[in-house]
Amino acid sequence: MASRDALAVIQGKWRLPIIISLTYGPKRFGEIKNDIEDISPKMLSQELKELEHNKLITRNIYDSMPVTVEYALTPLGKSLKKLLDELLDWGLHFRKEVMGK
Amino acid sequence: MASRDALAVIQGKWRLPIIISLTYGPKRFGEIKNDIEDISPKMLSQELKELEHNKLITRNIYDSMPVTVEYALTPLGKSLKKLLDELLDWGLHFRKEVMGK
DNA sequence: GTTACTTGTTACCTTTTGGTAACTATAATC
DNA sequence: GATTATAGTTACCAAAAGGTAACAAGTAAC
Repeated sequence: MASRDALAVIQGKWRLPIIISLTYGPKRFGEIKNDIEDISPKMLSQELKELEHNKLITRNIYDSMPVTVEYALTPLGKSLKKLLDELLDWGLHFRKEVMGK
Repeated sequence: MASRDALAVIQGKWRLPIIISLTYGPKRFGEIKNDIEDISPKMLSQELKELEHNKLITRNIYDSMPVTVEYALTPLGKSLKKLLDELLDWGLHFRKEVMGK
């Protein structure tokens, strides 16, 4: 079932926050880390690797001093937008119905 | 973030299969179990409880012999359809791009 | 009274996921 | 030579998720 594949790609505690953070444009490791409070460098590194492996993001190293690394969404990553919108939409609906807003 | 709430509701190994199974109409415990190969009664029972708790499904006991229990999607459960379609859509796209069809 | 059918439950274990804290490498700056 | 800034890594632990196998309750049919 393809929907399970899709779910597998975005599930986990940090993947949505990372992807959403990158929808506003490319960001460096430290910027993502500041953007998402509470994420540890270990988890960020690990999840970025996995997202790169699934071709949702790219990783670019710049030879500045000190070295900076920039992460950006690929077209495939950007193609998640509709799904994320739908997820947000239904999430709001769910909150209203079940959690009482 | 509401999208994370939405994700939390449908994530896990068995929830999508259960919900999808019920989109074709109400089903009994044993029917769902037959529908989804490999699910153990423990997991099915546990996930059905959770889905009921989140008001995605209802549980109805019939006093037939032996007792039968019917599960059905609520309107809230049915409202997941667009999201599930989007998930399937993107899943197919992902498969084509990353897994080589 | 044993078997069968339905809907589960229980105890126990393994695997996966996530968290914490300390550490590494490189190079510029003080 | 200590400090700062970048981007991570490593070892160890805790919690959550999932799996397995056996059992239970109620009643009808044999």
